[in-house]
Order: sequence, then structure tokens, then C-alpha cells
Amino acid sequence: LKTPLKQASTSQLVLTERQPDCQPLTTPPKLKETPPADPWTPTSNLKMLISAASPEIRSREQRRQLSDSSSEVLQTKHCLQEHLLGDEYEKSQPSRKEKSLGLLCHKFLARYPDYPSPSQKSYICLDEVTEELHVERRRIYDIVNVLESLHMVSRLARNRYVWHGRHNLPQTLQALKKVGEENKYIQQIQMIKKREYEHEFDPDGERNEEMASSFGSSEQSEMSFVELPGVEFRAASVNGRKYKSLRVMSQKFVMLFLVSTPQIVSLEVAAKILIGEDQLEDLDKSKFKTKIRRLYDIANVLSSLKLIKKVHVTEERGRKPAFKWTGPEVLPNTQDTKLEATSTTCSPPISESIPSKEQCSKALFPSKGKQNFTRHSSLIKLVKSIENDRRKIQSAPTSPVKISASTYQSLPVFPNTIAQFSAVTKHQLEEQSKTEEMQMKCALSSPEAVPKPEPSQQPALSQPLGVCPASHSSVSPVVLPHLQSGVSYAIYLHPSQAHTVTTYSPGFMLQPLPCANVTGIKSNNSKILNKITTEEGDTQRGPDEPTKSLAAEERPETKSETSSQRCLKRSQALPESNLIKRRKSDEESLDTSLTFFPSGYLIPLTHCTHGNKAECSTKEKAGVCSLQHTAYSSPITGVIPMPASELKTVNIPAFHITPLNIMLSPNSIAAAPVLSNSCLNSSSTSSAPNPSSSALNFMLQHIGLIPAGVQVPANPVLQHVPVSSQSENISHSSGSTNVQEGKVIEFTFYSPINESNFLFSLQFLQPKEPQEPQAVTENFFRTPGGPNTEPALSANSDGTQRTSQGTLYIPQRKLEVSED
DNA sequence: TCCTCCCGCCAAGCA
DNA sequence: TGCTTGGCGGGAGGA
Repeated sequence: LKTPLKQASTSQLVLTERQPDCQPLTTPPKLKETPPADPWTPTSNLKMLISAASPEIRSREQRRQLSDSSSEVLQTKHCLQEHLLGDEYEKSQPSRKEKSLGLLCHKFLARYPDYPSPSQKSYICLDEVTEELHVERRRIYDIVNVLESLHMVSRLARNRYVWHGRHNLPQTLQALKKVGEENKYIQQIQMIKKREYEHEFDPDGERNEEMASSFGSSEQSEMSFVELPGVEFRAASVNGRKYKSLRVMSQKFVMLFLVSTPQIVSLEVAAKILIGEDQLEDLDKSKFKTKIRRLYDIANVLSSLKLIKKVHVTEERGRKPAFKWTGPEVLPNTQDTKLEATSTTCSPPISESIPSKEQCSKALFPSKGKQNFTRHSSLIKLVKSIENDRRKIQSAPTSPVKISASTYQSLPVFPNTIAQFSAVTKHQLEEQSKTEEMQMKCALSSPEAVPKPEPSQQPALSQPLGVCPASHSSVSPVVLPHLQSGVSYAIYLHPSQAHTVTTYSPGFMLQPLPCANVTGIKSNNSKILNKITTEEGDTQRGPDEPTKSLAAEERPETKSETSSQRCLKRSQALPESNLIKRRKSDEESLDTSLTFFPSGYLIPLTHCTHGNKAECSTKEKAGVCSLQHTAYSSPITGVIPMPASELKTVNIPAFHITPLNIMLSPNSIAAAPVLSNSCLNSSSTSSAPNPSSSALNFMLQHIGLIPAGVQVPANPVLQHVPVSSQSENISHSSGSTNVQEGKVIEFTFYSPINESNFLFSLQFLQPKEPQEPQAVTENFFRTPGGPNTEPALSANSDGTQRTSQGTLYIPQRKLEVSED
């Protein structure tokens, strides 16, 4: 409500302007001329009193007042002040509760449906809202920012937002929970509580230092904004303030609830964590108070959303205000791939809702920004650690086992593993780019977060794919001799891309990488690559713009495209074009034909699953995959499980297959399978390290091909089938002697879990005809049916065993999944 | 007295 | 240069 007090403040300004001789803080002189429409009579006076007592009447009256000239409002105001002196006047003012942000948020939410029809997008005009709710714009920002953090609204343009309602809430909460787990909030909360006990009588003493160390150990220094596919955060202004944005605070506040058990978070703890993430060295009282203020703001909005409610917790030190989560229960992350957690710094400030492919391509790289890329020791350590953890679990009795904080982190929460994997990969990639040597490696990832569905429920391939054979001779996945039936995975790579990944042997991994373009990455572009990589690592901004532009370019016009997206597209048309221009300019300045695609991310192929054929079919045709689909596949790897009954095209988001540098010990070569394929370079085999058995076992375990704890023999037998395939369909023929386009390397291994053999194959495809960078970009993301694309995925069944076969096609890259 | 949080200043940055 | 956005903290109402 635009309260009389508010009007007073406004009126004073106006009065000062219009009546320079009138002091703002003094009671204005009684107006000699009363408004003709509302003469100041005893009746009107009574009316005013009633209005003041009744918010509804007052609101109506205030609306009328707003329609009047400001001078009239002033006059009424001043008259009221004169007639209601002292306490009377104060009593006429609405109480603070009536002006609370929570109540205002209620009013705000009442304007929009919880679940708006996609066809009826609600647009929020801040001017209208502020006028109708009679509040300052500033207050609306507070509400909108929190709502935006939950993806209930998204900024469309200046002064304009789109109302999404609660459609995105489950996904958002799941994403937040995931990120919260990764951010080790549980440990932080425990640490803070521990500190409170230890320093009960030393509130200021050494706590800061210890807090800093505890937070520093987890390196949670960056605020990030968790995004959802299709609901991209578009900061009004890309500036440093966004790191302290109410949005980010809101998300992190919610994370605390989602990871806590019970889901009660005190403001004090929340503030400390937020401060700890923000500035460890400034744990002063004023900052703490400010944080608390903001948390109250957020809490008010969340309370209005009925996501939390105020409670009090009584501890040794007294009664503390806290909030309890009353929102929907967020189940364990079984569909992480639907979610996205991206640092705000990575968020294109002007991109519109980056849909499907691009979003998907990001999704496997859960937030936390650059620390993901800077904090790591080595993959070997990681793998060993995970293996040890797994062994602990495997060997543990059924009774609960106390897990240390560190163990906890790496163990049950697979996304952490992936994130660290990615961090390692990222880091190593940077080094790769510096040395201008890259080599394909085999990698994979992706443990099943949930029990694998029954075959009846999941008739097709359920194993996540993520493994792909290396392009080089040094590459050698584990292969077992059992070839009863096989599942083949093939990743088709553009030769020009393949030749750029030659340094470190083993593997691929879907990971963030400013990489690849249709024309390939030239070796002499390492500087460029390095530059971009560095930018990404340091600021997370390097790949932003390409991401945005590409996302915009790839965005298909589909039925699924919401009106808001269209509107957004319109509103973003200019920025996008600017980005394109800028990118083209950059390309020109770099004197390279390369088109750097946005930083890729592990792809949530679950986005593109086939779970709902009817639902997906139209979108698939248009190149858009529903993000709502339940996925059978790994959230990490590139597997697209395909029920045999759904032999049809499935589009997948664009993703990047990039080399994963697995730090391998030289002796791991001994464990490498023997590659007899002549197309493999034997010298590379010996010169480049191969995946250690532990690493391979880790990977195989995580893609669900072997049970945890089971070790694949270190001397697998590789069976490869030379394949020549210039076409984009899989065919088998003789191989050649070089790793060139059209060459296929295949190998198999037996999965005791699936009781079937898996055949992995790698093929290099003939590049498409050169195109202009601009066009290339378009083509890269062109949806199936486009000139350079073909059905992304197909599958079939032989009826004898779980069988699926599919070809995941990415321009210049092709991933085939087949299972016999 | 402390909790709660309204309120609006004012800076950043966009158009 | 004006406007939008939103960080920030004073300070007042409420418990």
C-alpha cells in the first residue's frame, strides 16, 4: 500500500519543488483552496479516518488519490496531518505489518497464477505493479529478485519480467539442493555450530580466523547463480553487485534448507555462511547485521511462497530466530541433468532463455564457478579416493558407518565427483591448450544416482554412456573377451578435432570447454584456446558470449517455445546480433577460421530422452527436447538410452566431447588393452599413457557397466572392428592405417552388471563442407533435419536381449549407442 | 532490549 | 544524462 506516510515523503519532495518557500519537514500551511472534488468537510474527514482504519478503503481511496494530481494528494495529506494531530495521525498510518514485504509479496503473488498456462504468459510490468500495489519500485525489486532466484519470474527487459509461476520450482529446488550439497553446506553448518559451542564466550575473538580457514578449505568463495534450462538469469547489469545479489543470497538460503536435516536454518547460521562465502575477513557486526536484514527480506518472500515459515530454535545461548522449510520435499537428485547450475559469471547477461541444447550442455557442470576448475589435485587421487570410498561402502556391514566430512563429500554425491572430474579436466585442458597437444582419451562418468529400473520398465539401454574409445592408438578401454552380445558405443569425431587431442592418451569426457567448431581446431589456435580457457577459468566470462549467441542461434522455433521466449527473443534480438558481430569481429581479429563454441558442459542427455514419445516427438522434430523427461540414462555421460519401442529421432543438446586428461602413471600402460587395429598409431600407444586400471574401473563403475568394487582385469582383450564409414550411418568395413576421417576403432568389454558385452567404437567423420563461421555456428546447432544433421538418435531391438542402437548425432560429431 | 524489517539514499551501469 | 536496478544501513515499530 502506498501509505500516507509514503505519500508524505513523496509529497514533501514535491512540495519542496512546488513550494520552495515551504520547508519539507515543517507542517505545510493550510491550503486555502480545497480540492473541489473532495472538499474538506467533516464528512470527508470521517471518510479519511475510516480509510485510515481500513486498508481496503484506504487502498481504494489511495488509488483515487493516485489518479489525482500530486498536488491534490499533497493537499489531502496535509489536511489529514492538520486534522489528525500527533498520535491520531500516527495511528492513522498503516502499521509496519501492513507494509511488510511479506504482505506485499502476498499481494504480488495474488496477481498471478501459481501455474500459468504456457500459452498465457504473464508479463510483469514493474511500473504497473508499483502503481497498483502502491509501493515503491524498490520493494518490488526485492520480491522479484527472490522470485527470480526460484525461477518463478525471469527478467525480460527493462522494467519487464515474465511470470513463470511454480512450474520451475521443483527443478529449481532440485538444482539448488544439488548445488548445496556440492557446496558442502552441511559441513559449513556443522562447522559453524561447532564454533558456536567452542567460542560461546568469545564471539569475536578468533572465530573469524577459524571461520575463514574452515570456509577457505572448502573454497566456497564465489557466489553463483543456479540456473535452469530455459529460465536464464539475465542480470540487469553485469557488475560486481550481482555477486551480492539478493537472488544469489536467496538461492543459497534455500540451499541451506534443502541440505539440512532437519530443514531448519537459523538466520545466524545462514548469515554466517553467506558472509563466509562472501568475505571471510569481514565478519564484522555491521556486515552481519546487513546480511541478517537481507535474509529477513528473503525470508519474507519465501514465507509468502509458503516455502518456509518462521520458527524459533532454543539453544544453549538462547532462543534464536530460524526458519523451517515447508516447501515441497526435494527428492534425491535423480535427474540432475535436468538442472543447471551455472555461475552467474557464465550467464549471458543478454541471452534469452537458452533452451534445450545449450542448457543441456551446461547442465552437467554444476556451478561453483571457477573453483571447479582450479581446485583439484589430480585425477588419480580422485579416482583412488572414490574407489576407496566405494570399497568402504561395499565392504561395510549394513549398519551405518560414520563417514567423515571429506568422505561424505566425495562419496554419495556423485555430482561432486563429476564436478571434480570436470575440474580436473578443465585444468588439464588448459594445460593442454598451452602445449598445443591434445589427445583423445577415453573417459566416462556417470553413476546411476538411482537404482536402475527394471528391464520391463526400461526395455532399452539403461547404462549411461560416457565412454568412448580414444582416437589414438594409445587409447584403450578395458575390454573383456566375452562377446555374447554387445552394446556398442561410438563417438564420431571430426578428424580435425581428433587430431587436436593427441597429447594425453586416454580419454574423452564431456566437459566444459571452449572448443570445437565445425572446421576444427587448428593446432596453432592453442593460444586462442588457452586464452578462452583462461578467461573461463578466471572470470567465467570468456565463453559467455558465444554461449549466448549460439544458444540464440540454435534455438529452434518450436511449439514448445513459449511466448515469453519469443518475446525475449525479440527483446534480445539486438544484443544477440551484437554478440554475433562481436564474435565475428573477434574471429577476424584472431585471423582464424575458428568459431569458438561456448563453453560446453557435461550434457544431460536425460533431457532428450524418449521417455514420453508423444510429448517429445514434436519437439524432437523441431530439435528441442523436453527437459521434463524422466531419464534412464546417466546424467553425466552421453548415453541416450532408447527403448527399442521408440525407434525414432531424439534430439539431444549440443555438447562437446572433449579430451579428458587423466593423470596416469606410466605403469598403467601395462594394463592397457592391446590394440591391433592398424589404424592406430602404435608409437602413440607406447608413448602416451593409457588409463590405469583403477581409472578405468572407476569409469566403468560409474557408467554402471560393472558393479562398484568389481575390478576389471588389467589385461583386457581388445577387439576392434575396423570400420570405414564415410556416411553418417554405421557401417562396417575395412579400416585404414591412419586416424583419419571415416576410421572407426571399436572395442568391447563385458559388463557383469548387464551381462552383456559392450562395444565401443570411435569413428572420425568426414567434415562437412567449410562454412562461414556464422553459418557454421548455425549449422552446429541446427536441429535434425537441417542440412548437416541427421536424426540424433535411433534405436532398434533384436528381441533377444535388451537391445538398443542409436546414433547420437552432433554436427561433426556422432555418438552411436547400440546394444545387442 | 532485541528482533524485525521498512525505508530511501545513492551508486553502478544501462539506454 | 536520465533511468533502472539494487546494495546498503539507519532507525523505528513490534514483541
